[in-house]
Amino acid sequence: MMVRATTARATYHHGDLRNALIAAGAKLAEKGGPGAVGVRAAAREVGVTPTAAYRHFANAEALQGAVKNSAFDALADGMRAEMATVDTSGDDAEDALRRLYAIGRAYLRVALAEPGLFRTAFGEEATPPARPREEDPYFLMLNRGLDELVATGYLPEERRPLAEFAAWSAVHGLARLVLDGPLSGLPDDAREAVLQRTLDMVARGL
Amino acid sequence: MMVRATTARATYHHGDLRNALIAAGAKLAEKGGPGAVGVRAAAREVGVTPTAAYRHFANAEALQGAVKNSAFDALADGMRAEMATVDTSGDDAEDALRRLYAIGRAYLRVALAEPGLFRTAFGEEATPPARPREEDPYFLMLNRGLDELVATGYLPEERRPLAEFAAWSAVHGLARLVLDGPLSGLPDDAREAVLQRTLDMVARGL
DNA sequence: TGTACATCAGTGAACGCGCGTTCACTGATGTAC
DNA sequence: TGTACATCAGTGAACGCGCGTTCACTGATGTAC
Repeated sequence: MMVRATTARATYHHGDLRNALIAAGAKLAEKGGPGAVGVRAAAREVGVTPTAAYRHFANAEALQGAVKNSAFDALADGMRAEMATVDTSGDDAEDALRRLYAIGRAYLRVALAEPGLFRTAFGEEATPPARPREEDPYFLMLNRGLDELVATGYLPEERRPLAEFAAWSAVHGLARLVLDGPLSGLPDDAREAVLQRTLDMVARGL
Repeated sequence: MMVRATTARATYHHGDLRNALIAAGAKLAEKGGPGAVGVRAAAREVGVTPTAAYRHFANAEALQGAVKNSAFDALADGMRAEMATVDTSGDDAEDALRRLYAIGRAYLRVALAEPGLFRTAFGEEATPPARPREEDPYFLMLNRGLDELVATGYLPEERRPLAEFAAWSAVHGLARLVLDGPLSGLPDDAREAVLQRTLDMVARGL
């Protein structure tokens, strides 16, 4: 009559242990950061023997890699949800720019809401994740936003190349400085002002 | 007749164990990142019993905090060295802008040259370091650079506020993406192009 | 439709490791007289 | 200038912990006939 960490398992076989371990890893990452993700901890969370995990992952690094990927997914999901609330207003050029701002805001918001996952996604752990950067949804979002800016004439076509990296760097850097860096003590309104200033810089400078 | 990890100690008393431990911690951080900094490891490096370390640091966290501070120092030193090689050329406004670019370049260069220290400085470890951000030399460097831009008329005074954070975010973000993030696989020339694009964005957008 | 058996997915116990931290201790240093 | 003694800065041994990983095993599942 022990209470399992998550849901009790009825059968001897788990059914979907691999994904359960990844989910458990993500939970561990959420609170505790990338360092908290391990084979034993994840197995314990699921209510299974550590050895069982080795059926599904060659070693700890493999599990961490999978969790890292799932952290990226979670961030993308968070951004999508955030983006869904952006409303449009007539003018196309205006809207395109507004969406770009929204992408930046969403990025920071998600980072602050789920710091552990953010740190895990961009942590130094393990090997680089298998997924190519180009396919990552949040990166596509950003690229689409920039393409729109070109389409509506805000951004000259000759300055489109590499713009995604410059814009990403700015927002990503802010997120990291606020999360773990010297900007971590910043009160809410000051942080908001810095974000605004940074996004303005990006919008002007691209 | 054992060879000590660092220099052999002649006397029973070390003389400057506290600083030696911090230096050892920095060395551990250099290769191995923030996670590699610990009481036992640092003591071993110095050639001293773990217990001895507790004379100088209340606990592991205290040591890590000190090492973190020293990592900031190392980065500032690296940047200073890098900056010393920037040559001037007549025009004041031109020079001011050139120096701002140099600061950005130096930041990335140092991060790439000593990734472990960079990660340690900006890692999530422990409590926030005691030192206020305003006093950190590299931050002063950046602020001075921006002030020059105002003085030479490149940057309108009303856009000076918060510019330091926006500029910092951009370069810091690039460094992190290149170091541990999805931009880590980038070949040298591509990275250089992205850096250039990012700095251009900053220069235009501020 | 039933059954023998291969295969799959777990268990349970154990290993060695490095970690942080504490204990009672001893060697070295400095200071009061 | 010498010496007794307090204080300081180390040693050495031990603790408990969680980790990754491996071993021989057993319960559950699916498939060929």
